[in-house]
Amino acid sequence: MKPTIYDVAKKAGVSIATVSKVINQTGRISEKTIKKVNEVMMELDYQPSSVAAALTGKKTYTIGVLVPDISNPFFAEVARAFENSARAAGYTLFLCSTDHQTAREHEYIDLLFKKQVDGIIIATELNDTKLVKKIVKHDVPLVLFSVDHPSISTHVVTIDNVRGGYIAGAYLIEKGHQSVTIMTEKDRKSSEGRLEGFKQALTEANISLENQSIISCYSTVEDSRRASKQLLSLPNRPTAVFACTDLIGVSLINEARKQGLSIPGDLSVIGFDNTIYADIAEPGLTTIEQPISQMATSTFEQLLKSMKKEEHAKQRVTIIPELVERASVKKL
Amino acid sequence: MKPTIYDVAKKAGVSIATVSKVINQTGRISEKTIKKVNEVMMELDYQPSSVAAALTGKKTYTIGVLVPDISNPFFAEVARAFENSARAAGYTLFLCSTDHQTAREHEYIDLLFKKQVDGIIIATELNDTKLVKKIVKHDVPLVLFSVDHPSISTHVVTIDNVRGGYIAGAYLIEKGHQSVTIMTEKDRKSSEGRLEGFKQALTEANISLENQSIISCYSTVEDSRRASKQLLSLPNRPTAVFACTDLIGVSLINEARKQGLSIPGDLSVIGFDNTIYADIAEPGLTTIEQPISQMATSTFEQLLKSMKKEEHAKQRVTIIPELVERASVKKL
DNA sequence: ATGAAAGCGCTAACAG
DNA sequence: CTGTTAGCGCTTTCAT
Repeated sequence: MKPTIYDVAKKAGVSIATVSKVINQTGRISEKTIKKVNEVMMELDYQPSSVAAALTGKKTYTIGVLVPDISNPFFAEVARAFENSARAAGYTLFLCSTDHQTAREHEYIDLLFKKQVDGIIIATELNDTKLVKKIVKHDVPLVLFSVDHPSISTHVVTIDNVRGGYIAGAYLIEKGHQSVTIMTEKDRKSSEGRLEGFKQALTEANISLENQSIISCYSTVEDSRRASKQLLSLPNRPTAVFACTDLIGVSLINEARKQGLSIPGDLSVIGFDNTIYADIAEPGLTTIEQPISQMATSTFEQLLKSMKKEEHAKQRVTIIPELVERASVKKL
Repeated sequence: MKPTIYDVAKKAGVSIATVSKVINQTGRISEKTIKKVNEVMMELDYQPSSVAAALTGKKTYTIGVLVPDISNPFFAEVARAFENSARAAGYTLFLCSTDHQTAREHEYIDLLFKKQVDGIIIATELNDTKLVKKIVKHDVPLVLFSVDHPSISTHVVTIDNVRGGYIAGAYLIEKGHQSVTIMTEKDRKSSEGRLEGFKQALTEANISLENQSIISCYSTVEDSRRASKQLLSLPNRPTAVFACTDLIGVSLINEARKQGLSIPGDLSVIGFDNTIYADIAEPGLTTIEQPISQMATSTFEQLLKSMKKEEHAKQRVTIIPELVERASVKKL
């Protein structure tokens, strides 16, 4: 059997309380016993059970994270950023992929409650506001990451999608493009914001965006390929396209080249996210960066604060995305 | 406060033992009380604490997974596959990115012990065999995923890297290539196997592989780009290259194109892994597939078995990788 | 069919 | 400075 605190206490000739104190460095104990106890713990290769510690009313030092799909490179990077913050603060993460399925979301949240997580981060767009209400009701600290929902009042860390879309639009215009369009990500609120900002930029420059030319797709290899073909077969092909995710942008570049177009010679493309896709694309994809690690750090800080029960006002942190220039947009 | 089993018992007018029994569906209780108790649990929105349950000697239903880096798309896919199996079996995962750092590995393993995980999956090449010994000593069920180490006797699920390398080599030869080389992944045992198999295939066809032409790099965007340039500047550029990871393969394709070469017209490339990189490459990257989800399923099954203490012999499952043809290799 | 009671391994007063 | 003791929320005999 694994050694317990009793085994250590007995072998060290002290009480379990003393052992507990040296483990947690609480109370005052003589250097001598500290040393003795530590020695015994080494000998026994003793690891205090955090399960038992958690039961005693303390925390589990565990955080639940909901993402749509951890195998999506964007969320894989997000998860990694959270993991870094968590490790630094002594927490471990339960990563949960929901595939945007409401049932799965509820299933996982219930599971996280059972596992007594100290806090929850939701990094997936919610179809169902009930989820948040449920969490709030259970009084588990919660922060939303990159998710916006007007009806919700919790801590939120997002990027300004409208601003991001605007930056993309303004950039294309600045480069002299007059005939532009956008490929949006289907069913995503974030995409709506990007579209809105993009439109704003065009309007300011007196450029119109015909609704028929707006192409919508899921951010998957297959569907963005399909959509790219669709876009390329448009009667008046634009000179520049804003793709609402890097994956869509890369697909478009690939399809265009397959059809003999040169990028950015014949078609300029700007993406969104600045994931590894943008980096490995050829030519490199100019894109709007979501500063993932900065956002994750900020999210975790918020969570840490709420977990400390410092009743601070609900904060809504909005980060301004930035343009990352590579080589996929040409100056006309 | 969160309701406990006592709250439920009191409100339902029964003992906690009875409540426990209806929760776990153990023992025999009348339909009537079952119904009553369930109703109360609903009303109270009661979630049994798995922390407390775990303390009672039961399991935590938690598995620790060590990977080098969850933000690496290959391991993100692996993690997702594990998550699927885990969810189906009622387990949650602690995902741990070690960045191949021995200290981090030990740190995480100790943490997992403290958290009382029911089992551990190691999906990262070990520098330090002590780690495995430590886990075995603590008597925590363990399965190695895609990691081979002769000095270790635990359950292992891997692919046959030698075979994979051989398939890649044989394929290039079959396509008529005589002048070929390989880009290996630095510091990885898996890559050594692939190289070995590749060499075998060449030898059988009486083709020699000059050691100078073997290029080695880390599987990162930057380093594989650097290595690709190096390869392309080789005095006698080969007609075909076997890249030991898809990322390296994609980088090579990109660099080659940048230098005005056409793929596969001027240079054929075959990769390894069949990750999303291969799919989004243009032209699509022909590659050797690691059937991730199949491997993950098998790994999890092994783990489940060892956790059940069914003292079954240590198994070593080796999966044969398969060729996935796309468009990056030309027939000469 | 149901309940009383003894822990699981640890923390946190409270005594000494 | 160190030890005693009472739980934390749940499972599990063992009675009833």
